[in-house]
Amino acid sequence: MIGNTRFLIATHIMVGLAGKKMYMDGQPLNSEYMAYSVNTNPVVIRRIVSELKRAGLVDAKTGPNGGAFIAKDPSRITLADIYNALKDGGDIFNVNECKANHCCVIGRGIKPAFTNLVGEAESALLDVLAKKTIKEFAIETIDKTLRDEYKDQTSTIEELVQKVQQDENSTFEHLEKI
Amino acid sequence: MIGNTRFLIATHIMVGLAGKKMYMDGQPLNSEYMAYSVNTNPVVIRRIVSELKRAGLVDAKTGPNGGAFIAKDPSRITLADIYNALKDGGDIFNVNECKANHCCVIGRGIKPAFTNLVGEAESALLDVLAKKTIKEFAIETIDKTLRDEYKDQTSTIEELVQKVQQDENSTFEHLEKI
DNA sequence: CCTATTTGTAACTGAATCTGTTACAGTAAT
DNA sequence: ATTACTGTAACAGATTCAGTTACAAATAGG
Repeated sequence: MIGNTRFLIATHIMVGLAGKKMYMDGQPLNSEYMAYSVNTNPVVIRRIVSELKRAGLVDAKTGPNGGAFIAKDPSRITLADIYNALKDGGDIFNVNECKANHCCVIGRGIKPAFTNLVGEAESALLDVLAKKTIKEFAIETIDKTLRDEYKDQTSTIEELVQKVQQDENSTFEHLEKI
Repeated sequence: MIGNTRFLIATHIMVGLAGKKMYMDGQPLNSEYMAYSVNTNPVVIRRIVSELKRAGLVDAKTGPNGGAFIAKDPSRITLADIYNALKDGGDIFNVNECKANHCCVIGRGIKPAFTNLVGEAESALLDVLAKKTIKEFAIETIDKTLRDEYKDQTSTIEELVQKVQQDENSTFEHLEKI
């Protein structure tokens, strides 16, 4: 992993779908809309959605008003689930391509020792990710941003979401929906 | 990071230099020799050594019998030091190239929230790496391998290193040194 | 049943990254 | 002086990544 932006995009998608369920109508979001938000091509979104789907985190409908929607309660999905859903999720450090020379003691010993270390490191990483649900993360992303922008700590988040939808509507006109 | 094998190679190099100091004469190892053990090109080694040097972990001498040697006590260098010494050490997940659309609430909120998360994840990772010194890691790599290979739990490690050097000598002949 | 909309996936492209390599100036030991 | 190294620039090939086009399959709604 790393270097690529797939985990970031997958998380972005999941925040969108979780937010849609938590604060709005829970209807599907199509790939064109999500691509607009992520600022990329719809196919990039569909590729990642397809992996999230395989992991059972989202579901999707074809046809008019189709799109992706979250398949579980947002409080029951953690960022570790998202990380693991991605094909290249494993292996923080590349130990697979270790081709150390077995004619040398260190060459023989380095791969098992390093593999062990990478295992510890990865499990520490997953512990962090597993502690954060996509519900919490969506709140950090959406709720916090809206309250900061509107300097409003008292309205319900549903009210603020409605407000921002109106404000943003013009920018989404070409998509003919919010 | 990730995808590349630089951290693995840097660790391999450091195990070699630590082992040379801990179990042998502490004399410099040249890049040709290390390249043989890592099974790559000497320039690849020199590039990484140069980064380790900048971080103060190793030092190097030019000229005959030159090469790199460890600059501190192996018990005072952790794997986190090695990780941080590498230019591309930071950023487990790519959040720099986040180009989410600011016309959308999530697009505005995702980057700070994700940056925060990456910070937590990275610090958990560094905690794991900081707990392991290169001395411990060299023992796991060299000591363990030799005792397994010779099924010998009683000799000193220096004795086993001498033994394996004799056994390996033939394979290093073309390098004219072990 | 027909049409419009949307997913899912294959195939291709250009850009970027990674690794290996050659080359050579600079430095130090003998 | 000569020989043996480092340090670094420059380049090439392989691989990966992101974006794009294209199209079959599925489905909603008239």
